[in-house]
Amino acid sequence: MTPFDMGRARDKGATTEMNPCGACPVRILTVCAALEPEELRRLADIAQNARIEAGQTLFGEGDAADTLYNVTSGTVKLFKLLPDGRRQITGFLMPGDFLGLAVNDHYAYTAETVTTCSLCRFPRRKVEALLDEFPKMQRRLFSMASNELAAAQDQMLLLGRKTAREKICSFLLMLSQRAARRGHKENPVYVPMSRADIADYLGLTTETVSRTFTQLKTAGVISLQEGNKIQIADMDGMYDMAEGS
Amino acid sequence: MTPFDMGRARDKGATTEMNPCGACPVRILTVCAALEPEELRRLADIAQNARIEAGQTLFGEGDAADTLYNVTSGTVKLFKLLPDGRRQITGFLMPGDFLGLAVNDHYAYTAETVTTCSLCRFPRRKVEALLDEFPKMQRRLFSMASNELAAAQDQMLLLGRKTAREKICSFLLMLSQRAARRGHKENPVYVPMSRADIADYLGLTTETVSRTFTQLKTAGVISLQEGNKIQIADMDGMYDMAEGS
DNA sequence: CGATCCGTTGAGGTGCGTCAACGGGAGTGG
DNA sequence: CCACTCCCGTTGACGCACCTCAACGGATCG
Repeated sequence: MTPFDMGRARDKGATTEMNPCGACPVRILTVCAALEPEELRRLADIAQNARIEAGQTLFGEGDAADTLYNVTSGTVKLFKLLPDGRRQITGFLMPGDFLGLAVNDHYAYTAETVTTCSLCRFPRRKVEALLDEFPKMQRRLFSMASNELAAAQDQMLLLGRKTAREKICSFLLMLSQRAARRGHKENPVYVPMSRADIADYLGLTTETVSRTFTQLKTAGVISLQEGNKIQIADMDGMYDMAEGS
Repeated sequence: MTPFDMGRARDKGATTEMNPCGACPVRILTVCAALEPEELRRLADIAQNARIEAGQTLFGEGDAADTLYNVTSGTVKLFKLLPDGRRQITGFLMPGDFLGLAVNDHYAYTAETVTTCSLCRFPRRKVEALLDEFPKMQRRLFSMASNELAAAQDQMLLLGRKTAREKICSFLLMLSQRAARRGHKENPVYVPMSRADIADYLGLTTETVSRTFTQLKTAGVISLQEGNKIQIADMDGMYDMAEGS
């Protein structure tokens, strides 16, 4: 029995059985936003829900891309590897984000859970059939891909041209903004990922990440709280620091 | 009279006036591929052709995004700036590529011509209207955006984790592959952009780019030919070098 | 024929990587 | 309950890949 079968079984017993997507807390954030009840029902028909432990691989780079995912809780990381093991994390996904876009029917990156996650799983073929039926959904998906492309370009600027300090500040601000968009408070920022993950996301080493946090802490710009939370003392100053001005 | 008016006027005198897009040499590469003659005609109706000199700005970061472009000849660069002038080129666009994707109706980057270019220009509103009518076109656009996203992730791996030498080799191979896809020969590679542009694309300085080219030349891996062409001596070796193995 | 831009090369500096050590927390097993 | 191990984060010492600053030659252009 796979985790997905388990999710399926649990859904059937839930009160939201007839339309689980209608009760989805992150629906407004994602591709499922602005769908009609009828469309939502059709989507729910092909969705399977799963709960995945931290540190599990959803799929690997090069795998046949037959499934799309929607994150409903927890954090997922996407990364690519070089032959000698160097790793670049290309994104952290949070509730409302989707993953599974493919080139030539194969995933271009590996996806692993950072924390325990809840995910909606959609067979690619069935989603594509739905897209043909519901152009609104297609538009929404395209718009989300455009946003991701813009985020990717921001990340290129960060990786290619920012200093370690600017990278760390940009990273914290991104987490803060995304938390706010999901309806959480923007400060303090919850940072669920390890130093190693942060390093591989920002093109640094764990040592440099650690040292930079210490610097910022010493300078009074941030303070670490329990539960992997980071308090940003001066938001405006932080924005300046993220761009070197 | 804008460059675009000029392009419009010239089209009217051309033999392809009734369906210029039908005769487009790069159609097969771009969003216009696989459209029916009728759809192509509708697209041609809203297209304007323009010839732009090298070094011109098409639009700036933050401008209202009311136009989409398709490159039919020449090379365009996209970049973002930090307040102090540091620059990151996020992509080079060549015949068949499109640009103009926006977030919140504003361009997220500046677009400048690297060489003299021919461009097709489409008013965004009219394109969106067409997309609603022709789902095939919408699908095609989405698929192209997905490919760009995958390319962006490759570039993140390059910027975050590769050495200068690996970056240069990866860059040359990318140019080679894209030339091949457009039906040109893959070797030698035509490199139309300046050292400064290459540096800002790879997250390096012009000096490091220059020095690395010299190293590769001395090692016999590449040789510079006239007309901004670079001959790759050993393609397979080049692929290894691009990934550090 | 001066001015400007571009590419190259050299000398020297530095931000971040590498290597190493250490402490604390979590899990494990006796 | 206490060792023991493992993993993670932190800190220090040191090195190096790349940046900075500078000079110079060739090409282009008014």
